[in-house]
Parts: sequence; structure tokens; C-alpha cells
Amino acid sequence: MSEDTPEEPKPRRRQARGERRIAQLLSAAANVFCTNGYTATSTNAIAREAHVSPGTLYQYFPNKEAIAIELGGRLLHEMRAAHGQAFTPENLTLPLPELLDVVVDPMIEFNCENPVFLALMHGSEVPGRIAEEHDALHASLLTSVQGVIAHYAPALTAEERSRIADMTFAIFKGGLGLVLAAPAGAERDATVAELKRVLLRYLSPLADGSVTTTPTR
Amino acid sequence: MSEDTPEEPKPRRRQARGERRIAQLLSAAANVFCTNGYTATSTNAIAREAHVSPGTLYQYFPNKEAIAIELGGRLLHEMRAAHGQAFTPENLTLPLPELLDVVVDPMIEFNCENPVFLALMHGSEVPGRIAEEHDALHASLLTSVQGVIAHYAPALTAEERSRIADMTFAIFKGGLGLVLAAPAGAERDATVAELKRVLLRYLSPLADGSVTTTPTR
DNA sequence: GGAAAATGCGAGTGATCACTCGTGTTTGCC
DNA sequence: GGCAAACACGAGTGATCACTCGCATTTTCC
Repeated sequence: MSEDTPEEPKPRRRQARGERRIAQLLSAAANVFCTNGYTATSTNAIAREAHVSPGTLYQYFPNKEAIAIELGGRLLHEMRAAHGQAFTPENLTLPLPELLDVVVDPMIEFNCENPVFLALMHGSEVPGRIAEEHDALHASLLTSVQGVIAHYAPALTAEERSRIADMTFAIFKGGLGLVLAAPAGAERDATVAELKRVLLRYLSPLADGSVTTTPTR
Repeated sequence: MSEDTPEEPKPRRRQARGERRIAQLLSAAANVFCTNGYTATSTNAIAREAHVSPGTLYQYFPNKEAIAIELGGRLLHEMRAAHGQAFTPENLTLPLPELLDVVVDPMIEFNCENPVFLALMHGSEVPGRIAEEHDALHASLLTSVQGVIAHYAPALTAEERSRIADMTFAIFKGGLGLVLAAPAGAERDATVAELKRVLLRYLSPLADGSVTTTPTR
């Protein structure tokens, strides 16, 4: 929730304890959502995880969905920030391998540190509101990727560009699952490197001016 | 204890109607699981979708989990059959583009015709029994992919081979999501072709004898 | 035809869940 | 200190869910 909205009939006085509780509840919710999924998670379980009574939980959130909305909203906000930092105009001029580093690494890091993000954004069991915001972020990311592709291969049609961007993102998503499944450390790093290798091999022919729809063999 | 029936403690006489009902219930369950997910699906909703009373449903399945088990088991069985047909020894000798056709097409087709498969196998909300069987199938598929990779690039270490197989499968999974999201027809075909292009570009360097762990930049 | 088994029904049952409410405690402000 | 508001609690409430049970109907076998 932003603080500059004029439609706030609830000017809360106490903030220190309250904000702490909200953060505590969201953190607990992230843990439980992550392990059980949204639907199978009970509000009582969230309260228990936060060492708080159910009544206290409902003092800060009107219902279960609002918890996911708030949590998802915060994650989406962070994600958008990372996204904006990755797809800067100057980064767009980097050679492909370096561009991949600059774009992939922050995204991977974010998801490693917030595994609940994938859990919340992926399932069809999440409340519609989250799904909408996620779709918006997804579209925004796709547009950025399309921009990169257009920069590397200006000759492509919009349809081809769109398809390649979709596929690039799907590859990343699939690889992300692998990375999250790998234990943090050398194995995870190797998986990330492999993911970048996939993307590099898939995308580097674009820079050569070869048309993707023409079989080269 | 006194009854020593080895496998079938339930000799059902009537089979025509019963088997029909079971198929009907499983089909209904597939629909509802597909749209709502496993956890959010109620047994009453399955019965309603099948135009059957809740009591009738529980005459054929002891509980909700058993429905998913049976449905998942049948799908896994079909999937295993398709898998076995794809990874035949003679197919292994095909050149990579043809091998991709032979392996990818049936898998895509199966998932297009049984979208509930992904829905059931993917979520962490599914009963543990399904997850186990799915893990077994997953491991089996990975072994096959590793076999192919070993054939194309015998010089790789087991670790590299495993990582490449994992990544290949992750790419396929990601692309599969795209394919299922695309409307059936030309767009879907184009997406499948793009997926094969990704896999081809990722895997074809293996056949050239270049070592993947050496940076080529 | 008639017994027995299989099939079918749907209201009912206990458990669980999201959520509330009455009450007690802590904190900010004078 | 004292008051009001924010905070905290946890037993309780209505709804929903997975699942049952008594009974009616259909099918099979003789």
C-alpha cells in the first residue's frame, strides 16, 4: 500500500510495533506459502509460524488473500527495480555474453533469495489480483527482452521477435527452476553458467545476421 | 488374514457400468484439476462435473488422493510408453535434428492432449505418492537423455553429462509451457519449431567435439 | 421370478478453515 | 497518573470440505 493515496480512512498511530508485526507476518507467510503453496496454507499456520495469534494476524490483514497480495506486491516491486537496473540503455550496447551476465545474474539472485516469488507467481491457485500484476510484470520483461533482440537483429519481423523473446524467457524460467533446485554453492554456479551457455548459443546467431526462420543446415 | 487373496481382494462382478463410471470420473477429475489445481478441487466438484452423486464417486475411489493417484498413474503409464518408443536404440543413431523430431514431437503431443499431466506433476500441492512416481519417471527420462548425450559426446564427464541432461530437460519443460499456452494451430507449430531450434543450437556443439566447460568467447 | 451383488443417491457428520469478538495489555500523549 | 487508541489474544462461529450411511434401483445369475 502506498502512503500518498488520499483514500486512507485508517490513519494508524502506532507504527513501530505494527510495522514489525507486518514484516514478521509476511516473512512467516513467505515461508509457509513456499513449502505448502497458497491454497493449502491456512491463516492459522501463518500466525503460528509468526508466533502470533490468529486475531493479531487479522488486525493487519483483512483476509488471507490480502496477505498474498501484499507479499506479492512487495516482491513485484523489488523485481521491477532489478529489472529496470538490468535493462539500461548502456547495458544494451554490451556484447551478448556480458549482457547475459548483467541481466541473468540479478534475476537469479533475486529468485534465490526470494523463493516464494516463484511459488506465488507460478501456480494457477493464486488470487487473481496477483496473477494480473504478475502478468503485467511478465509483459514488461518480455518487452525489454524484445528490445534487446531488436537491437541485435533488427531485420526480424515483430512476430519472430516476439516468439524469440517468449522462448528466451521460457528457457530462463526453466533454468531458474534448475538453479533453485541445485544446492547453493559450486553446483548452483555451474547451473547458472550452463543456463547462460544455453541462452548464448540460442541468441548469438541473431547477431550474425542469419535469419532464424531459414534452416541453416 | 484368513483370506489369502494375493492381489485382488475386490472381485467386482459388474464391470461395464463401473468401468464407464471410473473413466467418466477420471475425465471429470482431469478437467477440474486442470482448471483449479489439486488442492482447490473438491470431490463434490468432481462428482458434479461427472454428473454423479458424491456417494457414487466414493464407491469407486476411497478418497480424493486416490483419484489423483489413479489419474496420474494412467498418465504416467502412457508417458512411459511414449518415452520408450522415442528413445529406441535405432533412433539414437539419427542425426540430431531428426532425433529431436522423434523425441520432442510425441512428448509435446502427449502433453497437448493431456494438459492435466503438467498440472498434476508440477505443483508441490500434489499427494506425495504422485510426486514419487513422477520423480521416478523424471529420473528415467533424464537417464535416457544422458544416454543420448553420451552417444553424441563420449568425452564428457558424468557430471557434465548430467548437468547438460538436466538443462536440456529444463529447456524442454519451459518450452512445453509456451507450447501449451499457444493456441493450437500455426502458432503452436511455430513455437514447437522454435523449441527444437533452441535444443539444436544448445546440443549440436556437443557433436563437434568441443568441450563445453571451455569458454569459447 | 427372485436372491444377491453392484450401482446410485443425497442428506448427514465430523473436521478444518477463514474469520470475528469480547476482553485484556501495551503505548502515546496530556 | 490517566485516558484513548493501538496491539494482542484465543475461544468461538458459520461455511465448506472430505467422506459416510441408509436406502432405492439396476444388473447378474440361478
